[in-house]
Amino acid sequence: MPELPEVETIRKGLAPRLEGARIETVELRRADLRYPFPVGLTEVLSGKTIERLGRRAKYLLFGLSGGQTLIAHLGMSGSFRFGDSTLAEPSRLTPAGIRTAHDHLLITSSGPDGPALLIYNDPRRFGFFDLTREPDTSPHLNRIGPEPLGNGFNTSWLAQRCAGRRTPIKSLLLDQRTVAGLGNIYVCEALHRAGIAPARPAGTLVDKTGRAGRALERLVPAIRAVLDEAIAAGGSSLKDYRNAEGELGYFQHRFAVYDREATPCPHHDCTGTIGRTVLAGRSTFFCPVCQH
DNA sequence: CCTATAGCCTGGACGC
DNA sequence: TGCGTCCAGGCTATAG
Repeated sequence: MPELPEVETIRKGLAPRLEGARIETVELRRADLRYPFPVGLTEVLSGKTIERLGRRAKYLLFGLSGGQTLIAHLGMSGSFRFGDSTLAEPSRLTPAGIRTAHDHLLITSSGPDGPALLIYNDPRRFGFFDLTREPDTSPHLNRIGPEPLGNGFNTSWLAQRCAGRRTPIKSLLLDQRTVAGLGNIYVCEALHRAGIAPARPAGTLVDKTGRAGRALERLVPAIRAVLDEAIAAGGSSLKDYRNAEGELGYFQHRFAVYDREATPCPHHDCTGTIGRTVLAGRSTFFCPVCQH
């Protein structure tokens, strides 16, 4: 689920109850996810206050008292939810209807809004956690490109990335060094909005001097718009993904191309039919008529 | 450096 | 009902 809008939605859902809260207990139910949990994680977290809950790209950043930051990446199937903190030993209980099979990390906290039980669930275990004192220069984040909704992301930066590259523009946008936080869904949607074919070689979007062409100038606002709208909608809910409060996002109802093969192109005045192809090993949805 | 591919995992959808 | 196959929102390592 989690591309930038979903991670931002999760951050917003967690922040009110976690910011200012003190971590009381930490329970690890296995030694690793994609990577081993950081050595000493339980000891480091216990007793710390979560001062700030931030986000960079698709990473959640738990800023802790004492200066360390817990980095969390949700992979493909990770999610956070709040459990029932009134249970004396929540980890041993399996209330009817609550799936616990893949609950890997449980954190109890006490804060201004009372106690909370935060649960990390991840069936595929592609997610991971790390501890750092310098998030920006940590191995996971130090090569990530500009935030798409910030000032550092603009047409000239994108043109610089495209110049001389034969790789499809779609692959370049999925590369987190180009821009932070985009995944398969929002890249497909943004390219459709900008009228750019996903397979188009990135270098053809700039002229011989490396200057952005018209299509590339449409791309930056298209990316910003689709992300803004998705965040406003609470992200996209595929499978049974829910945010921390158990609510469903609804941006999936507004997809123009993603997972809409064989349906009419929704662009006004376009008679195309959405097609599907595979690029960089990923399903790619596009309109063959209005994307060039 | 650039580009493409395999692999990490489980679960759900689908065909037989 | 069961079994096999394919596919899925991400990222990294590796090979050419």
